Amino acid sequence: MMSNGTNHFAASEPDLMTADRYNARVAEPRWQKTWEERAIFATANDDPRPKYYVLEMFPYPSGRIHMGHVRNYTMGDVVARYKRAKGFKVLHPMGWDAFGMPAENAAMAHKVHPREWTYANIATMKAQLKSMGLSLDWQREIATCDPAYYMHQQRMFLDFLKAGLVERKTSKVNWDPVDQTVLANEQVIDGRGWRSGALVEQRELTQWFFKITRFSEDLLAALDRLDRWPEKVRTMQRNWIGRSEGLHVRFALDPATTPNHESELEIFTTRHDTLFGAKFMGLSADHPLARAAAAKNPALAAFIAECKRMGTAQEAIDKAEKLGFDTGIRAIHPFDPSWRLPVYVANFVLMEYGTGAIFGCPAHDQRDLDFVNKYDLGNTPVVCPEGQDPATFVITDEAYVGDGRMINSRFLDGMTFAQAQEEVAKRLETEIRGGAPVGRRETMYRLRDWGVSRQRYWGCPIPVIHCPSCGVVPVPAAELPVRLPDDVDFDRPGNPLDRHPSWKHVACPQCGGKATRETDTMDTFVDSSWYFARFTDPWIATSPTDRAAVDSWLPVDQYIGGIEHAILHLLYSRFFTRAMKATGHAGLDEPFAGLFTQGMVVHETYRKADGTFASPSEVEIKTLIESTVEDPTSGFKSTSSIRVATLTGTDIPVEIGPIEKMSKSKRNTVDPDEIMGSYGADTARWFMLSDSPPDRDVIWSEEGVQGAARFVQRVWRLIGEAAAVAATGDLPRPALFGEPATALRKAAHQALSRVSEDIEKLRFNRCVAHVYELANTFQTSLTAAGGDPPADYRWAVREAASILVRLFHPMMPHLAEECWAALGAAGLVAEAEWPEVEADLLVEDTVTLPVQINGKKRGDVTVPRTAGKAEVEAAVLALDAVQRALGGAAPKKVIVVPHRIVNVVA
RNA sequence: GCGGACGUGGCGGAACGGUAGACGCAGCGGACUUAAAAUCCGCUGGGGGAGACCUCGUGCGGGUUCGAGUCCCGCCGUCCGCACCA
Repeated sequence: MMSNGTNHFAASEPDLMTADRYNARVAEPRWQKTWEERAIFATANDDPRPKYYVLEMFPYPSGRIHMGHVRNYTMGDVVARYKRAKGFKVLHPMGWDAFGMPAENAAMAHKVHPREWTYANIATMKAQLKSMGLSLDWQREIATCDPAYYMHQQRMFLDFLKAGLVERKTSKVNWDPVDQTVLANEQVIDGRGWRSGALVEQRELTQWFFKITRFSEDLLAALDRLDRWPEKVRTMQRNWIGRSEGLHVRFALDPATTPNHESELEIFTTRHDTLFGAKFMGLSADHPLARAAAAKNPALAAFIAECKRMGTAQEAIDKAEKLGFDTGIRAIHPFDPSWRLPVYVANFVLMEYGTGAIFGCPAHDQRDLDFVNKYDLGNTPVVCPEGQDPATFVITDEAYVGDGRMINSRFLDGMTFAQAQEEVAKRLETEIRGGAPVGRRETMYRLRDWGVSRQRYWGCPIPVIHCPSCGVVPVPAAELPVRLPDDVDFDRPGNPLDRHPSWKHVACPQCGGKATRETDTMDTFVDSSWYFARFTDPWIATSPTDRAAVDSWLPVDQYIGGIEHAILHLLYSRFFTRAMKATGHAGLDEPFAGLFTQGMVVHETYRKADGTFASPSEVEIKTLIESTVEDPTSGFKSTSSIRVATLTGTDIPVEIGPIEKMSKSKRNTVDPDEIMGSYGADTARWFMLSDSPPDRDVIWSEEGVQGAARFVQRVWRLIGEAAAVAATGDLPRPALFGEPATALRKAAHQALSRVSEDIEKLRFNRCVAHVYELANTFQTSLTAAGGDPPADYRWAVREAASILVRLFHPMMPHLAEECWAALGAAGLVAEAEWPEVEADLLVEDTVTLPVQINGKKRGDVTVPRTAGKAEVEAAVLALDAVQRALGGAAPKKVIVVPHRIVNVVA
C-alpha cells in the first residue's frame, strides 16, 4: 500500500492501527482533557513549596504557530514538567505579544480590523498550543492588546514620567515622502519605502524616550552577576552598552573661516593618543556648525540633504561609501597653533554619539582611512607595532588598530598607547582656554535612550494630553486606560489615531481648555518588558503587580527564547524591571536569573525548473543508487547513493537546495498542525529535542520525524512487554539481585542520573540519547530473560519501566501517561515524583583504563577500582603492547590519571 | 562596516585537556513474508592486512603539553544581530 500522491505521512492511517500500535491521535486529546479537567497545571500563589518560574518568550499572534514555537515551547515544557516532578510549585504561563505592525498591515491588505485579526489568530494559535500538550497554566493567559493589560502599562508610563525616567526629545525617523508616513527599518529596502518605492528621508520628530542611559553603568556591571546567562549574550550586551573612557577636546577654530565667527569645536575621542596623526575634522550632518555653514553654502546644503537620504539604520550608514564635504572651516591643532585641519561634514559621523564631531586619524581607524583615501588627505602612522621598523612602517589600505609605540608624535614618541593617552589627557586638562580646560575626561556609553514613540494605531496609547497653556499633562489615573478607538480606517497612510475625527480632542485635565491627546503609541517592546511580572498575578485590577506575588515569583528561573532577542528585548526588560523597582512596582533589578537561547528550525529548500520554490509537502524524496562497484576478487559490493526530489506523484524533478531558516518566501516551512495531526505531538516534541544541541539550529527532516515516530511505537511495545513480565502488586524488594536484574538496574539508574543532569543543563539532545540507550538495553535484557524470569528480575523490570516512563515523560507526556496506565501505576505520571538515583548502582568494582604509548592508544587494563598508582603501573607494564614498544628498556615516564587513562612515554 | 557565534563520518551530532565518532538518521547484508510495509539481528570514517593489528583522520597553517576536537596565535568559510520586525 504505497502512498497515494499527497500522502507523505503514510505511517498514521487510522486503519493501519492495531491493538499493539500506539494511537497518538486518540490518546493525546484524551490525556489533554484529563489534565485540563483535573487542572493539574494551574498554579496557586499560596502553595508553600519552593517556587520555580519557567517562561518561554511569548509569541506574536501572527496567524499560526510555526516550528520555531514548537521547539521553544517544548523545551520550556520539559523544564516545567521536570521541576514539577522534583517537587517545585512551577509557574509556567502563556500569553500574547499582541500589538504590532502585522495587524495593521493585514488591516490595510484585507480590510480586517487589527483587533479582529489579532484575536482570531490568538484563538487559532491557542488551539494549536493546546494540541502540543504543554503543561501551561492557561488561567493566567494575558494579551498585551487587552485594555486590562495596557492600562497598567500606561500607569507605569506615568509613574516613570513622574520619577524622571521618561523625557521628550527629538530623534530621527525614516520618512516616506509619498506615503507621508514613518517607516520601520525593515520597511526600508535599498533606501526606498517598501510600498511607495519613494526615496526615504531622515526626518526629525519630537518623541518620547525612556531614560535607559540612566542605568548604563548598572546594566553593564550587573551582567557579571548573571552567571546563568550565556556568555555570548552578556558579551553582546556589554558591547551594545559600549562603555568607553574618552576625552572631550575643544579645538579652536580659525575665526576667519567660520560662518558666524564660531570660535571652537568640541569633539569626543577615545584615541587621543593619535592626535598627532590627525588629518581632518568630521562633523555630523546634523551638527549645528554644519547647519550654520550650510546656510551660506548651497552646495554643502545639498550634500547634507543627500546624507539625510540614508535612512536611520546603523548598518546602512556603516556600509555606505564614506562621503564628505569640505566646509572651508579650519580647526587649529591643540598642540600646534600653526597646524590647520580641514573641517568636513562626513556621512559616517553620528550626532547621537559623543558631540557629533570627531577628529580623523586615518592611520589607526578604518573609516577615517577610507575617507582620506577618497579625498586624498594623506595619513601619518603614529602607533608602530612592536617589532616593526618605524622608518618603514606605512599604512595604505588597512588601518592599524593594535597596540604599539608612539612615533611621529613629538613629545609622545616612544610611549606606549596607554602612556600617550594619559599624557595627552593630562596636558589638555590643565590647559585653560576661555576659562575652561581644553580637555575633559569622560566615560561615555554607546547605549542610547530608548525611543518608545510609534506613529501607529495598534499599540498602547501614550497617556498624556498636550495643552496649549499647560503643556504636557498626564492623563489622570482615574481615567485610565486611554483606550484605542475602534472606528478607524486604514485606507490612507499615516496614523489613524491622528486623523480620527474626535478621539484626540479632549479637555485639559488641568485647566479644562481645549487640548489634544498624544497620538503616538508605545513601541511593542514596552509590552514585552514586563509581561513576566504581570503573570505572577494577572488578575489584580488596581495595580500593575501585586507586590507579594511579583517579589516571590521573580526572578524567572529559566527564560527560554531566540537568540535574536539577545540585546533589545532582554536589555529593555532589565531596564524596565529597574524602573519598576524605582516606582514601587517590583522589588528587584534583574528579571531573568537563567537564560537560554535556542537555535532556529531550518529545512532544505526545493527549487523547480522555473526557479520558483516548492514546499516540502509538494515534494517526494527518493534515495537512488548512483553506482555499484563490485570488487572482482572478494565479490564485495559497495554502493554510493544520491537523494533526488520530484514533485509528488510525478516525474518532474526538483532541485534540492541549501538548508535555510524556515520562511514563507523560500516555501520551506512545515506546518506543525500537519505534523501533529499525522504523527502526534509527542513525535514532534521528541524530534525537536533529539539530535541537535538546543542552542544550535535544528534541521527538520522527514526522515528524522519518521525515526522519532518509530521510537514512539518501539517504546509502546517495550512497555507492553515489560508490563507482561513486571512484578505487580506489592511484591517486596528482593534482598539480593541476580546478574540480569543488576545489569538492568544499573542501566536504569545510570540513565536516570544522566537524564537528570542533562535536563538541569538543558542538554535535551543528550537526554534523548540516554533514553534511547536505556530503551535499547532494556529490550535486549527482556529478550534475553525469556518468558518466565525469577522474581528479582521481575522486580527490576517494574523498576526500570517505571524509571524509563518518568524519564521521557517531560519530553513525550502523552505517551508517558499511556505507558504509566499500562504499567498499572497509580495516578498520573504528570503528577508523579522524579525517581531517586541509587548511587551504589553507578559505581563499578573495577575500572578499565585505556593505555596509551606516547599518546596513542595501544590497549586496556582492567584494575580494581581501589588500585593505587603502583598497582596500575605494574599492570600496564605487563601488557604485551607495552613490552613490545619498550623493547626491554625502562619507560621514561608513566602518567596515571586515576580512573581515566594511563600514558607510557617510551 | 561594527559586534557575536559556529566549523568533527554520507547527514544531525557525542567526547571534565585523557580511548575521536555515544545516540539518532541514511545506507548495506540477513531473518520473517507469496510480496511489500512494519519488526528483529548484524555491518557501516579513509587506506592497508587473511588476521590479531597497522596507518591517516575533528576547516587550513603554526604553537603549548606526556597527551589537543578541546588551550594559545594567525588565516579561511558559514550563520546571526545592529536600536521603528517581533
